[in-house]
Amino acid sequence: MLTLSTIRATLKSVRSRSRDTRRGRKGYHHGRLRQALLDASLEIVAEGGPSALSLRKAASRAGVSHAAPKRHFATVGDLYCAIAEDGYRKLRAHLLERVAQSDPVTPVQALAILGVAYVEFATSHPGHFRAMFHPGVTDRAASHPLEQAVGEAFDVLVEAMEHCRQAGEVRPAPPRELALGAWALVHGLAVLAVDHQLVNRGFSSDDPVALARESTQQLYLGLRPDL
Amino acid sequence: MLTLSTIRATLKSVRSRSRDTRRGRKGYHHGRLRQALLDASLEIVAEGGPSALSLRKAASRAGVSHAAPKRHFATVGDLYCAIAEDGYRKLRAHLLERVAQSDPVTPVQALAILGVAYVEFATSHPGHFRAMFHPGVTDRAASHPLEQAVGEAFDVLVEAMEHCRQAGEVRPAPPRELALGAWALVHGLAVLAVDHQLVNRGFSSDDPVALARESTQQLYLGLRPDL
DNA sequence: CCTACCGATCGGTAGG
DNA sequence: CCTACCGATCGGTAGG
Repeated sequence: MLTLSTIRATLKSVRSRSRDTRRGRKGYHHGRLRQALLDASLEIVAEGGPSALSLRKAASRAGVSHAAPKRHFATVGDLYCAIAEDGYRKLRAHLLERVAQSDPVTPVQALAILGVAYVEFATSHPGHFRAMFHPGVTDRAASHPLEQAVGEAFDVLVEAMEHCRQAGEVRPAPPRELALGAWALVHGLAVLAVDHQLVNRGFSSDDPVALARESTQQLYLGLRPDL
Repeated sequence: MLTLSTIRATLKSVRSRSRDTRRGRKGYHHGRLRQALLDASLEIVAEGGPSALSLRKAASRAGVSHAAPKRHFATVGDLYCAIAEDGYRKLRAHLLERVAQSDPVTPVQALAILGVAYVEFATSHPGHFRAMFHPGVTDRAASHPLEQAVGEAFDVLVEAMEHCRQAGEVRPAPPRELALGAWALVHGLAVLAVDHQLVNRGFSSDDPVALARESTQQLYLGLRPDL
């Protein structure tokens, strides 16, 4: 269930976990190399796209030799999976935080906030988002820590939908199926925004979040005219 | 407008254009190299993902030296754009064909068929689909022949939506905005299916097309319970 | 459209 | 975690 108390409890643990990842730009090399490599990789992906990432570039930007990453990441795929896992945790935290901030009154309002927050996360963390849905990462998702992070992020949506269902605010259908449709909508919007397809099609993508607001409302109301 | 007559006229021109692309496996090298390179590239992308493509591999699989492609494709990006352009034309043809085959009675039925056909195209032409939405291709979409192909494919959806609007079968809102929501939904579903995210989340992705059918209906009915 | 080069980049390994 | 190697791959170019 997605009640305010569960949200606040979850937020607390998320925040305390991310508190000790603070870092200075230099002075890694002893225990923080893994995080330094992740930060460097994120910059590379955000700048040059997923294909720009290599172990050597990440090592170079982190200020270590190209053989150093081996202990932490055996292949580029491992690096991607680690970025993705981090991304799913940040996504979950972002979703919970937005719901807590907006203090929704009805479950459906919470659902709409989640949808908008999803697109918001994608456009403001393109490096993470691209890694999370990179082919090869998604294939190896059986990797346990990643799979768990994915599931916990998706559960936020499913639980919100279940809450709507119990309150009778959505159609009587399996919450997971309804959640899939909602996920597909915002995910499609997010992908199109990150890939600049919206601006190419002439949509005012100065603010994809506004488009997300309209689309989520559209999903709730349906295409059919009012009776 | 998306009437049966316009669809049939469009189909005719599409079919006659694709008739002269027939080819044997060998015997390129004189005029058909460009198509041979496209075919080879498509296989490579379908097998090993977008990152597996290089000019040298495409040349090798097409049976020519690695310097040969230069005349047709200066960079790998050009190769991707050509695949994408071909993909958009095939997508448009596929959409029109499915509508013509199903012979819908109402405009909304045509709309639903388009949505299902979109997902169907993505899952049955993953190589094309990945190229069409590859970062770098989508950025360079100002390239004229590609941009035109993209626009013509998107127009199929917009025109179908306008038809619904005029028949009073959808809510009174700008057709382009309604079309964006519909596009986002099926595009999200397609991307999730191609990236194997659906099976990872425990959805019966033996048939993503069935999921598309449910989701498009969900978009029409809306999430709200019947009044 | 081919052969024969080139410099750059990458992942991998030995040895410390 | 570093230096110093290695083979493989890639895009690019000269010259025919």
